[in-house]
Amino acid sequence: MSWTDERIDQLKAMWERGLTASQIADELGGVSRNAVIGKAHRLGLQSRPSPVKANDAPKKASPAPRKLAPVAAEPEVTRVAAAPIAPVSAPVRAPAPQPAPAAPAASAAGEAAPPPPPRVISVGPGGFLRQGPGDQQAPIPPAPPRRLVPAKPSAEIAGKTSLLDLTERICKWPMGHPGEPDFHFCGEAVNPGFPYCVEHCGRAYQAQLPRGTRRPPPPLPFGGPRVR
DNA sequence: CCCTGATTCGC
DNA sequence: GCGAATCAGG
Repeated sequence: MSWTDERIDQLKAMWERGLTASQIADELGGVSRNAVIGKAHRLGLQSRPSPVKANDAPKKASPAPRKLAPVAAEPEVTRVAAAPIAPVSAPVRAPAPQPAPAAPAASAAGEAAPPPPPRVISVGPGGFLRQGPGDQQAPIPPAPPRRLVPAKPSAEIAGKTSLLDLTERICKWPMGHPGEPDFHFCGEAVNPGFPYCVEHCGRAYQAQLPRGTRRPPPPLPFGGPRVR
């Protein structure tokens, strides 16, 4: 898979909402956890408390030099821990509607990242993000179009039986998988009294044999023991 | 062991 | 730019 704009947007959204790289990789599909992390870093999405990088101590030399040219000891820019500037020491912030201060502060004094509150996020089938009660992402409704035009069915679905086409007398056997562009229903005439056509009734309903009855063995491929 | 993110570096 | 390999911590 490749990083399309859409997939990048999904990555950003999930990453910023605190999903783990593994979860994001699973939801996006076709990419590994490492790919997600790598992409996130390339996109500049950093921060996020990592289990391994909790400390701020500049312990160099030990961390995995692996074939790396020794970095010329550049003049250490002595950064004061906190910004020396403090004309106004009182950071009076506007009352943001943040429900609960989950983590005090993983962000060290260095990075100027807006504290992304780590939230418990679950991902529903299809990849949508379930929102908590206080999670209002402020969905700005787009400006309404001048007139609403009925969406035209995609080419893949043209002529297929869609969900809206289902009645009590057409077969509701699903064809394909939900979410796929060509997902539709069988649409054949129904077997009276059943939700499916005759063929799919055969798939949906298996004869219930009495207990103890031996099911006839499945046909063996060529080379099986001879049965007389 | 499992998990996590960070980092490096060959492609 | 991409991501596997690797590191390092929980």
